[in-house]
Amino acid sequence: MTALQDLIESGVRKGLQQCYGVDAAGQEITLQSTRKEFAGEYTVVTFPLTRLARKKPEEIGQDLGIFLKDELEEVKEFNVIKGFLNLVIEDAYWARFLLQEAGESDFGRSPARDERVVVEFASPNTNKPLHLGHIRNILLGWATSQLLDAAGFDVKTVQIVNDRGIAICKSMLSWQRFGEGATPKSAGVKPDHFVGEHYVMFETRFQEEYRQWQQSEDAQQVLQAKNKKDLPEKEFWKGYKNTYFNNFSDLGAAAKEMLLKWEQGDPETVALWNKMNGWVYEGFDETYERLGVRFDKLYYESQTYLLGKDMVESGLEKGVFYRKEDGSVFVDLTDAKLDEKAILRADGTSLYITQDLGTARLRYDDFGATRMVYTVADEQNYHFQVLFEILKRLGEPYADGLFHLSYGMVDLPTGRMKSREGTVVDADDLMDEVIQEAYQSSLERESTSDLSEEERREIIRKIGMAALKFQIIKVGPQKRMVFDPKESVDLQGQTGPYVQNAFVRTRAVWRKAGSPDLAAASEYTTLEPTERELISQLYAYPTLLRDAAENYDPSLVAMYCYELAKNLHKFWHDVSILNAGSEAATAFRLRLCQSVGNVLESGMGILGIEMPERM
RNA sequence: GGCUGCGUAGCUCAACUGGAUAGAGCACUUGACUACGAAUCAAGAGGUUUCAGGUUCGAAUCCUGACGCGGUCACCA
Repeated sequence: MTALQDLIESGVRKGLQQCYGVDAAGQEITLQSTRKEFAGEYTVVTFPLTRLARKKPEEIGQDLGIFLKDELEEVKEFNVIKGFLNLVIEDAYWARFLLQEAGESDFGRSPARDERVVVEFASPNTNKPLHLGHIRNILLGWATSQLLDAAGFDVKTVQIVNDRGIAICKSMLSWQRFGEGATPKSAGVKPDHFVGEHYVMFETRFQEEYRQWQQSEDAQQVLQAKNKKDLPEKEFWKGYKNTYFNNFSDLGAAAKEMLLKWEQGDPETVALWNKMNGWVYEGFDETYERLGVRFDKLYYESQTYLLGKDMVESGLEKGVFYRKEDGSVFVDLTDAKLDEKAILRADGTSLYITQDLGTARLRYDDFGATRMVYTVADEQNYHFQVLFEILKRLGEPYADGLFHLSYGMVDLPTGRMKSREGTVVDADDLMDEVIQEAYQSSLERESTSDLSEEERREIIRKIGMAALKFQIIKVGPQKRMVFDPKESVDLQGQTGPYVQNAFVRTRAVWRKAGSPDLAAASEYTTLEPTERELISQLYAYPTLLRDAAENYDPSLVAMYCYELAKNLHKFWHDVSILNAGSEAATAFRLRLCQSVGNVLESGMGILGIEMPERM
């Protein structure tokens, strides 16, 4: 709620008292911003007031309009259309706001509030390079962390790396058997891709082995005995793959043995594991840097997968959990419309959820955070409901600050990405492509031809990355989205470069202006419609940020930046700045450009998008 | 099947959480560079908000049902 909205709302209450003698204390005042096609910046909806005032909506609008214009010096004029009272704010109010508050360097950001929040995102497996799905996760998580930072929280970014398990063992085994001592360097391949290639290699070799085995007598016996539904042979084998892996395959046995050795701490295996994970991290770091994200702390599952057992104990003591006869531990969440859930296996070993209980506590111990955000795709909605419910019942001090930043998966036009069908869009490739596209597009322009090759490359990088990031982040998190890698990304219209272009214009006019005298700005008294629009939009920035942070929704910031850029472009088209006709107008409009530019840079910065000075 | 999310222009997405004639971009048609940057602006066309009921001054939004598409229902992660 802004100061203006506060003023209007209490004005309306007072007006209802004065005009009709009714006490509107319990009445909600519906206040919204005025639609473009009508004059005004704020609109009071009078329909809900009819019961209270016992008048027609139009009459209430008239009465309140007259009252507010008289009562509030900020209200310049009003008009009534049906049940809508549109209020026009005084030019002087907007002008003062622009020249004073909007110019502050941290405009829009909330003061620090001494509360710490941990934001988790990325959290990949270490057997394959990052892909399009990770990109959405990373951009969303990062933007949300920046948004919370802008809202005044002390934010720590973390991820938990899944560095153990059968998957990485497959890559290790493949390298050991078929790698011939090659390294990423000797092969000239980005290290995480190198490891990913071995993961694929394992699958290929395994499939070969599986096909050959299918011809054997053993296999034919299995087919006879197990194919009860009389499936076609091909279909049967498809479904039998895991059983084969576990019971017959040499490669499968070797991979499982490797996992066992790793768990036993076999030095040779651990060394290999370290080497290959090291390659992966080297590659990941490069990708994170290109994406412009950083982590304050990395957790590794190899170090946390045994955590949580002490919490199981205390849960048992508190009566939150119960032990079954076979020794397994369960929690009964049926009264919270969830199920009974296993917390500990009968043999005493941990589960995924056990580990998550432990790492939640670990993060609390590490950071003292009272809030934790988990950026994880919506396929795990149920898991997080369960996790949060348990933490609540255990009485953990941060239990009320837990939030699952759930987001929809990224689909291709052909449907879901499937690694088996080779449709996975690689993160590094994708970034290369959009930057290449930005490069092509820049060839058609002369605007940066006087710059050095290096400077131009840097600008093109910013443009390409802006296009990619904006396209993904402008979609609301919970929404499943379709991404077409063939069309890659647009550079025109509702895009990152469109917003960058607006910013560049605000800078260009300042470069051209030299060092103007801005004192005259305060003498500018009558605003153009396009100026009112821009200023009232700037005015809404702080509440927009708070609102977006409260909802953990960076897409609201993206849409806001787009709208602001759009109005800047219109302003640019409608009025002249340097040839405005008066010193006052020129100075005022320069200040306006400056503030709009700053807000665009601030908002896009929250989204992890950099602004070029020229483009 | 149980639970859960979604269904808006040809396509990708909005709609201030129940408010005005459902808005943007892409693609398509047309106009604007001798003007501070045309990655821009302006205009046109494009809709029974999946369908059927209900709630009320007022519904894309809330309720019920149907249809369609996901996700999830392990002592996996």
